[in-house]
Amino acid sequence: MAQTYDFRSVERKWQQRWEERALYRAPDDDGREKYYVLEMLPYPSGDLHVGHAKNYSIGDAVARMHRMLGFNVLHPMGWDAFGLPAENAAIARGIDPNVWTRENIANMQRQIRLMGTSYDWSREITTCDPAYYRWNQWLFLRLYERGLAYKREAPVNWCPHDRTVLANEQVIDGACWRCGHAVERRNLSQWFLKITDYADRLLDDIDELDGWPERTKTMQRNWIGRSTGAQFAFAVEHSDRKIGVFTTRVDTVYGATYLAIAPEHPLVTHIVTDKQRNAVEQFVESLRSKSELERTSLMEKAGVFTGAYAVNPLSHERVPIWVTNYVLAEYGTGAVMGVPAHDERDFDFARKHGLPIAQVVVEPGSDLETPLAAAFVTDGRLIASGDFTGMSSERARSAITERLHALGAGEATKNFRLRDWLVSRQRYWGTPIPIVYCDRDGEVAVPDDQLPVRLPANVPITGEGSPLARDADFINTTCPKCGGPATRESDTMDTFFESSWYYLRYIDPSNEHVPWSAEKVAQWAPVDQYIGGAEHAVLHLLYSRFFYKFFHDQGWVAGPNEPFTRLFHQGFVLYNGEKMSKSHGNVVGIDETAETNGVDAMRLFLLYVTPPEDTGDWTDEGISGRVRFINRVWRACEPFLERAGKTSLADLPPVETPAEKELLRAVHVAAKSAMDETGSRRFHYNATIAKFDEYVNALTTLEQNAPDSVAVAYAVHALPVLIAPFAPHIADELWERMGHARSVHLEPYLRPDERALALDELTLVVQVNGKIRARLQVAPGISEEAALELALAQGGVQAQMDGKHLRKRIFVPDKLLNLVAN
RNA sequence: GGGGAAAUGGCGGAACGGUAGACGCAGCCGCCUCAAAAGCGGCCGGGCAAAACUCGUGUGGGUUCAAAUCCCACUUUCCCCACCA
Repeated sequence: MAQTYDFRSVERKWQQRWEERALYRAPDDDGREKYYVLEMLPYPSGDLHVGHAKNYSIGDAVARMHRMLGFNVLHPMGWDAFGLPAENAAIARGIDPNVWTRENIANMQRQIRLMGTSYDWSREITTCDPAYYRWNQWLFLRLYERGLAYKREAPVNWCPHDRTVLANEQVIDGACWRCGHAVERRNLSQWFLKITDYADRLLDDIDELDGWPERTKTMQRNWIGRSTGAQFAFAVEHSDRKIGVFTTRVDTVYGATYLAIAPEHPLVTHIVTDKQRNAVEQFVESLRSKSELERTSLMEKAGVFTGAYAVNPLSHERVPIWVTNYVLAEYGTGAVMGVPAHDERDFDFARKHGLPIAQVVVEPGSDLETPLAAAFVTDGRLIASGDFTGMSSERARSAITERLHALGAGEATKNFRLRDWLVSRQRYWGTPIPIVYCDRDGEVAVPDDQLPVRLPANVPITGEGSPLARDADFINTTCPKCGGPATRESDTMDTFFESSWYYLRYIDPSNEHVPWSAEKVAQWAPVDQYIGGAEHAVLHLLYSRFFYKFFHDQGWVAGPNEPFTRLFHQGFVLYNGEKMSKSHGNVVGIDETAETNGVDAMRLFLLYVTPPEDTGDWTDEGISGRVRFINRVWRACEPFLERAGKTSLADLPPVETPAEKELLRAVHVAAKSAMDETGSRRFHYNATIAKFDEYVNALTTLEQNAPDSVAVAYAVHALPVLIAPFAPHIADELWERMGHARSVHLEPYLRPDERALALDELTLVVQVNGKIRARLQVAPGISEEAALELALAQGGVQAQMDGKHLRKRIFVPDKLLNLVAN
């Protein structure tokens, strides 16, 4: 009587054993080729559910495959431990954020171990450890020294609910990415990182990211948003002031009939006439409190005439200056020339306010002015444009730009949608920004030997104002330069700062002298395969690329200047078609699943239910299919273990019957699938696992008909090797019971053997005019002539060929014969 | 408004120019059992009692000896950006 498989005790046993033996340590100096596979580090929110488990199941399968293929695999794990939820727990329940975070980490670490994942825990990092955030501060100071970290007052995104500012990337549809509240605009003095200095390189280098999903690259391109054009100035009439404008359509400059400036434009108060002052001030005031969302997508175009006029530097025409709600202060120069004939927005605005519409570009070939029902926005031929009349738009753009340059009025330039990264946060649970303010010396960097600036404990967190600003012991300090009294910066860093470089710290996690040693990084970086959610396309993934390019410029990393060679976005997991959420009480947790189904079955199901990049639906019926599979594997192997262990996997066993050959073929088809899905980086292990189903079905069948066959023993022996990356516990248990002393995870993966994949007999499809009329069972390598002879003997083929003349034959060896006849 | 991805049985999906629907889930029939569960065997796109035949991969065209697969247009869904001049 076969024993039933007790997944609970087996899974527990192997998790302990692997850890005792440090089976997944990645040694630094090693002759093998390196492979760095990384899953995005989790925020320790409390409990893991099967959605997290999907991410780790993919990464772990990839890591285990590569280990068995002979690579030295670096597969680390850590904790993105600073952030607002810890602080909100403190506000709501009076728990110390540090205690809350540490408890969550302990629990989630237990759960990740419970999954039997192959992480090298000796490299674990926790970003809220002073030993980690010290290097955050150190890196901030290096950015500061090079002018890439700076403080300035600017209109910023303010979330009234989370009571902090947000980076542009963290505002989604005008709302806070974390809590969903509408974001307000405030003028505040804040720390920024000058990511815009890297805008060109961040954009251009996307072309070389062959291993990244197209949509992610497109999102980054859109987000960076480079536009090339010209910047030039209109002189303000009766004044020595000038208003700069940026345009991508300088060919339409003769069609400018007004100037539109942003309400925050610094010249507004200077140029407005006394008569218009009241109206303009009211208009500006009405917009000041509006959120970005209200000011842009939701509002109609509006504006007020300033009373002032500007002079077009080329046509010398006099045009009115309007303050409008549709020009952004933060982009370009904060002012645009209004060309209603050739810009949809300007057309709208001109219609509404009765401004003239002057067409200066016409359809090429027609050369006739057409009455405009809408803006004519495509390129064409210039009319009424002085010396430039008759030129194509394209030629005019360079000619006009040259003229503006010659006149000293302007030049070719480019603008980016990307803004500098706002990294200050008015919150407690983050890395303190290592700057002090001194009455005598101003802004002073904390010297390296005084790092880390420690985050004080026991700070009251009420949700009102910046907690650190109220902590006198923390705030009051002495100036590192003059020794006089000084105050510390009370803001902390955006948590995306620490996650922009953590992948390098895993390489050298306990270095106390530098964030990482250049030699070790040269050995391991960049990350070969990165796995994580698509929601970070313009957040973490953009910031990390910026940091890595900076590190590269400093000579701290060598080789490619991109941190992640290949990127894979896993899909979500739904439960019965619905999004899992705590409030709906429909979260499928890892603990319950491990207890009721086992983690091997859970991992197999997560990989099997859909291709990994797609959204998968967790159902109780679905997981039971994989539980059945695990049990089938056990029952198919258990009675044959002793014999199986004595067979050799180094070569194919001698077999005779078609059923035996079929089983060997099923073994090697599965091996080939696992190899192909790994090598192609498609990771469609759903297809591989389906091949395991066929493998075990074929094995079970042969066991019933010919239990003594050497093919049975061979197939049983090979099974744990092949499923090890996907169901690691049962694999090692079977392997051990076969008499092997060493873990199956140290074995080489079984390479598919062409001889086993070859068929003795195959189906050759016979088509007449592209329609299937017969299927022939033939030996491989059958000649075209022999196939034709057999085909013409088929009744179905004869019926179709009757009375027709064979005009052409298409023969695909071992696949099909198509007879074209009429 | 601009851009990206996708559409295959009751469901998830397989097939990456050459046998559509592998594999699994659900369902139906049978075996085993006193019975149930588990397990095992069979059926499972539509039309037909069945075979033959025929229709069939969102819709319409095209390329090809041959299209789920390549191209064009449309429809729908999802995602991203969105007054960026």
